[in-house]
Amino acid sequence: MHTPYHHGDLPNALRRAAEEVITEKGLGNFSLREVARRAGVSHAAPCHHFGDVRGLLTSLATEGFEVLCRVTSEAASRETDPSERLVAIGEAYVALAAQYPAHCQVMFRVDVVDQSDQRLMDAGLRAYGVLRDTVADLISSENLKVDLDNTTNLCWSAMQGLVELQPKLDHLDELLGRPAVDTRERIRRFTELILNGVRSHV
Amino acid sequence: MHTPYHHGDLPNALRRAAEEVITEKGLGNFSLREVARRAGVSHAAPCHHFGDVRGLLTSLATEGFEVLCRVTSEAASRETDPSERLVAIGEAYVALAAQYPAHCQVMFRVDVVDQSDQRLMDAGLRAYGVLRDTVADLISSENLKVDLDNTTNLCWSAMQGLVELQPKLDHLDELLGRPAVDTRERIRRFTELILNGVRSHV
DNA sequence: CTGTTAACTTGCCGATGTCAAGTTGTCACT
DNA sequence: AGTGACAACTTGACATCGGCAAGTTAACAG
Repeated sequence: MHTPYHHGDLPNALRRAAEEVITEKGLGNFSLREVARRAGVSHAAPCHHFGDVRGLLTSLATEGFEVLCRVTSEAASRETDPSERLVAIGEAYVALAAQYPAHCQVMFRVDVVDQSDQRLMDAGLRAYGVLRDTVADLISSENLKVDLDNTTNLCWSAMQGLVELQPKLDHLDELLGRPAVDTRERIRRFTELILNGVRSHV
Repeated sequence: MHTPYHHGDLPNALRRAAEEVITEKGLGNFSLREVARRAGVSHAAPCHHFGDVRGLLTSLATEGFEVLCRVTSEAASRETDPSERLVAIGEAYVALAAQYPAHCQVMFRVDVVDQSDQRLMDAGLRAYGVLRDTVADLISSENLKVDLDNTTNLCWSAMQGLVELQPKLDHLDELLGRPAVDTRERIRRFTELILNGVRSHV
């Protein structure tokens, strides 16, 4: 049995600590040394495993895409109707954003992540594939005349934009004196509009 | 005539320098001291005017929303048909993202900007209002049965998501062996899909 | 028991953000 | 014109940061 030094799996412990720090203090106040402190190791230990602060964050982003891939797959497999699957994927996506805020803050941040990392790219592609496959099913099952990639991209962009603008939208509702809208409800309404769009396409 | 110290308007010179640094080195490698260096002032001068690194970036973000408000208004005023106006606003938005990348990197970044800043909030609201007014015109002119705020939010989310995912989408096209798609073209296709959606809503 | 290698630690460097205290222009008022 | 007040900076200091280099310790193979 391996019991190397302090942890059984320091890389993972460092990811957990990083997640904690980002969730608490935000990505702007993120520091490698604080991560090391929380994991109970020296300040240079993270660099040994991840080489770089980018390396650690890239690893966290990769983990995020893997989780995204898993939860969207599971959500999709619970529904049989393709359009319901699309809604389920959207809901799973925003649920992930709520449950793993740290990961989501990192996953699409081109400037803090190593875009040339192979594992990150693979995980991202697999997650994209889940959405794309569902849209493909929807198109073929209803014999729609829309472009697969274009529609997939619109769905993804709308979800991504929603996740990012969420606090701003909530604040707007408040300012405009509108009743608060749940994010799940927002996703459902978005999907409804988009579905109408692709269905009426000629 | 005012000629205080070195510059006629140091706050603005600092914003320009900040824009330059962010565009060149990215927000991750942004540093107040480098901004001061480029503006030819001491390292603490920025803090005097903006109090904080957040203050400077918040000011930049506010400027970004003001420009966004201006260019979308102008773009909208050049078209008479509401649906064409919507497309024009989208195109103006992505054009802004291309022309002022530094501003756009900052405008929606909750973690680096002071969300409680009044001027920032005002500018953001005005920019949102341009889009909302256009959607309202569209709804009333075609007598559509969709919710104004919901539709506005979908448009904004899709645009916002597109701006953020743009590099990833381009990379995906490359990986999947698809021909490259211009971002203006993406916006046009998105708008088309969304328009179909709102028009066929019952 | 010894050698090798991976998993860390310790120490150091230049750079950064921010605070406190000085310094220097500028303008209002007499 | 002279004087005070005030704004616009500068200078200096401090804790902290990321990353590198060199040392130290643990585990395992032979």
